Amino acid sequence: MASLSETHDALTKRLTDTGLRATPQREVVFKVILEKRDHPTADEIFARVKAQMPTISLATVYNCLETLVQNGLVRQVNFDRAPTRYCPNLHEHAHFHDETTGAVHDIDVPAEVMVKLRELLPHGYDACAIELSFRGAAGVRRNFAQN
Amino acid sequence: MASLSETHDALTKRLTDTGLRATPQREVVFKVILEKRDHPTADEIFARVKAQMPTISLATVYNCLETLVQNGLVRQVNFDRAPTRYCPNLHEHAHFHDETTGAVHDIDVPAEVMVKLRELLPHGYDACAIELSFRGAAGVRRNFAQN
DNA sequence: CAGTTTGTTTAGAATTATTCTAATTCCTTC
DNA sequence: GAAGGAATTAGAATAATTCTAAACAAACTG
Repeated sequence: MASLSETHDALTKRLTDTGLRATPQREVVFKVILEKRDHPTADEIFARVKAQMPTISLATVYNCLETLVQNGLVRQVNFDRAPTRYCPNLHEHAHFHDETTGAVHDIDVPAEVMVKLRELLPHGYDACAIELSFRGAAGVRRNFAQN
Repeated sequence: MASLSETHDALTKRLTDTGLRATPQREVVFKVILEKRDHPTADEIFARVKAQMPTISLATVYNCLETLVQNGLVRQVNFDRAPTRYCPNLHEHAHFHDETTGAVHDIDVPAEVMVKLRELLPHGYDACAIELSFRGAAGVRRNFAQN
């Protein structure tokens, strides 16, 4: 996995390329999302960021998240009407929402499956985004590491 | 397609089976969703229902929608943070959200594709629901009937 | 049937995630 | 170091939805 300083550079580059600034607020919001990849909500991100930067405001967190999303540095994930969650995994993937624990897990989707899905669309339909999500229970307890 | 009176009977049966009542409000909300299958929001349903039953309240529309959903008579569809939409198509299917017109189209998903999707889940993950949605533009204008 | 219970509707208040507003602060560049 | 644009901030505003408590309606019960 890319180191934090690498991703930090990526942030700076991606932002300055679009004429935006790599502010401390944007950096810390990004860092927090990379650090604990548990698909936090804006509120949770706010709480974590506040620990390092007590003066930041919730509005700023929302602003930062918006710029990060617009610049393709994090991804937004929505489940039903629940608060939006944020995900640093930029590879094509689906999400599994564990209803019993509330946890969200990334699910790998092979490119060929994505192609298959795209083929479901009638002629003339052009999808710029495909969202696939599962809801259920990750019931079985295993002995080896969990994600 | 099932006639309206058939589906009306289905509504009555499904509700009374769970000890609920087939009230005029529930009936008209259900009818409105079946009549124009354009994935309306609660607000839109409220407006349409009001034309036939001017005294109904928005809260009741929400209540009715909740019971209809809980009893498997209509399906809820969410796109990002947009208002929830309601869909009378109970077959397994995906949705295409046309960003230019705001329209929502049903997309057929063959059973074998659903099986493939379910196979993406690691052992121990049990999905009770799979949501697949496309976002984009249905750009090509065609001469024949559109859905 | 009269009375009670249970389920349903209703209007309006409350909630909650998010966005907006307007003022202030911060960089960057002349 | 002043000007101008970008970003942050606190708090107000918004919008979809849910909650609350009262009124209503239908269904049981004796």
